[in-house]
Amino acid sequence: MVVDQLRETELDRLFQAFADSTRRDIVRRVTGGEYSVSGLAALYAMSFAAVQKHVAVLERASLITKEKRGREQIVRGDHEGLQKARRLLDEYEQIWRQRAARMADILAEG
Amino acid sequence: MVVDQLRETELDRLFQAFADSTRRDIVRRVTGGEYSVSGLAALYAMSFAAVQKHVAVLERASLITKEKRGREQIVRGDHEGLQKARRLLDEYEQIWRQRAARMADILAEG
DNA sequence: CTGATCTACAACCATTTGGTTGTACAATAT
DNA sequence: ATATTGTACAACCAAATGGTTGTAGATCAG
Repeated sequence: MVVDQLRETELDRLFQAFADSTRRDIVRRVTGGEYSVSGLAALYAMSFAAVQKHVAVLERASLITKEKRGREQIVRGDHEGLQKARRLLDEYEQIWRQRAARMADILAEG
Repeated sequence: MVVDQLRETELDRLFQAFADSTRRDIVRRVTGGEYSVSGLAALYAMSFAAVQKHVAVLERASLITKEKRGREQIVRGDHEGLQKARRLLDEYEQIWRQRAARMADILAEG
């Protein structure tokens, strides 16, 4: 089948990125303001390197962007990734509602 | 911190479940109609056992339900899981919009 | 210049994931 | 009664994940 392979792996990365509570927290933080990588690292009970990896996962998933400023790397939320995820879930929701409507029709007729 | 540990692992499972294209396809299918596990397995180029595992992952994530009918196991979509995921992404979207609005204000003042 | 800070990246480890094959059992069909 | 079908589950394997420590290069402060 190979339906839209590019988009599929993109979605794999997107949802994989969300599948970790530390990463979800990072997204929440950087969506609300600016943080350096070490600024983020200070928030969690794990090594700097571990947080660095989480940030990398989020970056690959297009959920955040990094920008170098002096010796720091500033992390910001990337709105596009979020929109994409929401859009997909909207699709599912849509399909489900249609099915629910069909079921209601059948019950009404019977 | 340990914020709402139950909900966090729930979300871990939810997004983890979405992070695989086969599983996303299964969700689409069973949201649009009824399938047995073997009916689903026939659709993919992998073993029955592999599909069985995917279904188990989706079940643990509350994205589908199984119901025994004769010797078959009927798989259906579970609306609640989908709603939960959408709600979370809505939260992020909300935060982002607020931030975007603040930025616009600052630019207008400057 | 020197030392502290921020980042990047490699190597390593335990656990999980996504797949396989094989076995066993219940339900249906012949 | 027997064969087929649908499911469950265990054992196994390679690769990915989430963490660690250690090393090294930039940038900034004193």
